[in-house]
Amino acid sequence: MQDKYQLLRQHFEEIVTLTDEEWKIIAPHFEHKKLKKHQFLIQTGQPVDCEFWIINGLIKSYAVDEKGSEHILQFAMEDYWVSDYYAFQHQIPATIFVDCIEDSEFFCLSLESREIICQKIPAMANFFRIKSNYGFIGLQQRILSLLTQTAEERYDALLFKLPKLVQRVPKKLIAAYLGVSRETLSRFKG
Amino acid sequence: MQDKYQLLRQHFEEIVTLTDEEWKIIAPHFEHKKLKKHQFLIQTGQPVDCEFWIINGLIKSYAVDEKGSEHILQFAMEDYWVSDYYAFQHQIPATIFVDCIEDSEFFCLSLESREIICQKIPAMANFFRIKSNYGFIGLQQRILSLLTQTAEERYDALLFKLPKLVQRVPKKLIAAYLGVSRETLSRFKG
DNA sequence: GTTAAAAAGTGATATACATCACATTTTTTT
DNA sequence: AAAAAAATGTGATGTATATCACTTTTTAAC
Repeated sequence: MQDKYQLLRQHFEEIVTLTDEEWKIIAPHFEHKKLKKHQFLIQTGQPVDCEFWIINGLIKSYAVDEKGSEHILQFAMEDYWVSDYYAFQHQIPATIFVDCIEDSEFFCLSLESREIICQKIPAMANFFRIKSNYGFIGLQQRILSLLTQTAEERYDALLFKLPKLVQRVPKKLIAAYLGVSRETLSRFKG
Repeated sequence: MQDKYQLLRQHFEEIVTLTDEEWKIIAPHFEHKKLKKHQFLIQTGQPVDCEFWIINGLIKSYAVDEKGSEHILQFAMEDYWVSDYYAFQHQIPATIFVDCIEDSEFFCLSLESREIICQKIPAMANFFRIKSNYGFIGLQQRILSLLTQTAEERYDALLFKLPKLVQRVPKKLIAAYLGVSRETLSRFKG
């Protein structure tokens, strides 16, 4: 178990440096948890107590429309952060679902804990700032791909960027991420 | 002119508190500039020296595809931040354009300056962290709208959220932001 | 104030993609 | 290993939206 916390520290130290003193303050704010395939981290209408850092497994966040169709906001795998950030930040009930595509292990961090850590340890404010920046940039790229590319071009780009993910999950989930029907996606390529 | 810097300080102090000492360190990193309608802040292929905080006016960031069509990533008005963040963060040539829809006034901040400020003044690391978080959340909402809504629903939502913006800019730019042709957008509503 | 340019509206037609229905294959459960 | 469930493939058909071509209206430039 201690090794899992080691992984978390390493994740921070890829971007900032932490003293052992600082780590002693940080670590207790993180709670280690496991869930099995199909279990939920977040359900709509429920409070969003945490954001999550994935140790292993595969998780998806998604909205469900009136017709019951899923629209995937994010696939979160090893080393990714995930939550319903809108609800988490505003401390309101969730509007999206987050659940496990595979058995998964992760750390939980509450909003209160995050803010305490950022106030006490400037390096951590910088860590979250830089991470958030990269997240922002990633989402801008995705918006551009939705605006400028056809569904098939987006599929090709994803195949190129994350070939293993495309193998790892049912194609209907890939379709729900790309914004195309599973039938149409099934007709792409040779 | 000094009042413009006052506006900037107020913008920071909406989120964090700063001492006069700290402000003396921060302010000199910001350069005040003005540009007229149609002038560029960023052009593809050019280095991206700065991110920009808009004092007044109206600016757009956009990609141009092979066919020459514009796809708008962001409208930036008073109190907004804008740049080619992908290029800015990685310090590579711009892949999008940023130009003025109206005469505009803004402050410029280099990547180096931003990092210095964040290292020296923890409150500023927190400011940029929190801002970046909100930006991230906004982009997630936009991705969901692109995945779940029809073009007309997106138009209605924008009319509801930013009615003044829809009045203020040519509809073809609204279309380029929503991911719909100007002809189709022109056929919406009664 | 006149001229030029840009924006906006609209019909006709084309197309990317969705939806429906059902067969086939693969994976999971017991 | 058998049965059930989920995923995938594919034809037929429908639809939202794009594109093209042109006119009218509004805004900007001289």
